[in-house]
Amino acid sequence: MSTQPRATGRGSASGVLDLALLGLLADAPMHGYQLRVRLGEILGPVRSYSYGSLYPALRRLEQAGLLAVQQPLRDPDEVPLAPRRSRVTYQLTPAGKERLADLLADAGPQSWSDEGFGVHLALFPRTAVQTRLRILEGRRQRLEQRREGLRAALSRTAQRVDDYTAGLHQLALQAYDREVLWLRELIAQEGQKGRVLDPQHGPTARP
Amino acid sequence: MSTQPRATGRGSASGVLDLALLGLLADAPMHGYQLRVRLGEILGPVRSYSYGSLYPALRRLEQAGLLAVQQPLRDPDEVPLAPRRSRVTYQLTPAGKERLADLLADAGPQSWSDEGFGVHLALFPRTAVQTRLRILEGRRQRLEQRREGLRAALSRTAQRVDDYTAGLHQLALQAYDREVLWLRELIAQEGQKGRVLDPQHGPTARP
DNA sequence: GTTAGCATGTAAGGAGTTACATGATTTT
DNA sequence: AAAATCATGTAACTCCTTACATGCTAAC
Repeated sequence: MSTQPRATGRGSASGVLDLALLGLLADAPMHGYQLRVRLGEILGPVRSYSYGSLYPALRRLEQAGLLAVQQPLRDPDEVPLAPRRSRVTYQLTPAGKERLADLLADAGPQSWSDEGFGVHLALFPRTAVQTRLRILEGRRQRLEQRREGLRAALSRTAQRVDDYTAGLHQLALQAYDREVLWLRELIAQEGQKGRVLDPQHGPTARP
Repeated sequence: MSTQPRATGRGSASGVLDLALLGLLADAPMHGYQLRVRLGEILGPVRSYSYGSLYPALRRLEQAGLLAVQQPLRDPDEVPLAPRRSRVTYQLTPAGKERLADLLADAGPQSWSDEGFGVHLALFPRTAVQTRLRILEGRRQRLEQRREGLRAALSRTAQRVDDYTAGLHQLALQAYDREVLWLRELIAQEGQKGRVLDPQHGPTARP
């Protein structure tokens, strides 16, 4: 059924977390603790990741050759007889940059999901305008779909539910409406940029 | 640190799904497929559960003695030589009703979480007014906490983020505001009921 | 009589948390 | 020098999804 070729990368980086980590490290080398803070900033304080997810992910990315560790020897005189563990700084390798570019170019379902969208949005400065548009469009469609589903459910169950739950669903409905409006604005904005950068602008034919 | 005695029930029903199932079956006996539909209605079309979660959960609840199966022999003449599997209807046992009552009386962190709150709200008609108030209060506090966290993050990162992500966070902030307002209304409403039903209004001892 | 939709189930695995364990640095 | 905070890491576990496999029932 799915037209997607099952894109969850086998050998290496796949999930939302991986994209976020690679994206943040493209700005500047960082260590795990710092990454978690920045992660919290772009995801909002709602959704963060525990260290139990973060550190294994970093190790996985390192072993996949996408990250390199910089063991800090802050004082050049200080010979590290005991192998110091603290403050392991990670940076992108060339392979990591390639992988990041691939992930940034992806505008599949993952990029429309609640989590994936937030991360992709935070990385829009590094994303091609055409890809931005596809992601925003995908997100808009997904939200409108949910909104219609919820509307339908609300009218279907109007007599059955209508007590407390109905209020919550109304709130959700309004939230969808507002996000859709915001998306339309963003899409219009990006569309402008797209046309400026690419005056022929059609991905397909136009007379 | 936590004052909660690690309440995730060892022997039997614990999670949000279990509460939802027991609550729905308190209305009427149902089979799995039906339960999934009703589940989708109360959770909104956003979050549903796959059959891979649903059926194992039902089996678990049954083996814990909280549910009993009603094997349907629709035609009384038809002796079921081959054990018919289709349309297994579940109903609450007395133990199940007890467990449901316990879960409904719980106003802990789980009942304030995004998922748990929706389910508890749908079961408010079966919930004591005092418990309703505690759940609504807990939810309100959690949301206000998130809102403040987000506000703080927004002003802290104003210069760093302020591109695309800031817009998304602004939307989230507004959504929090609206839900908090709605909660305040509900709390006022329930407070009325509470005072009518219990004029002395103390949650602690009263002759 | 065959397709479509209703209905039930299992095995494997992904994604993340909690709880634990430890070390380093800064502040008081 | 004690306390707080920064920082890293692992093992066990929870919860849920995906993909698969199967059977029943109604409609065409």
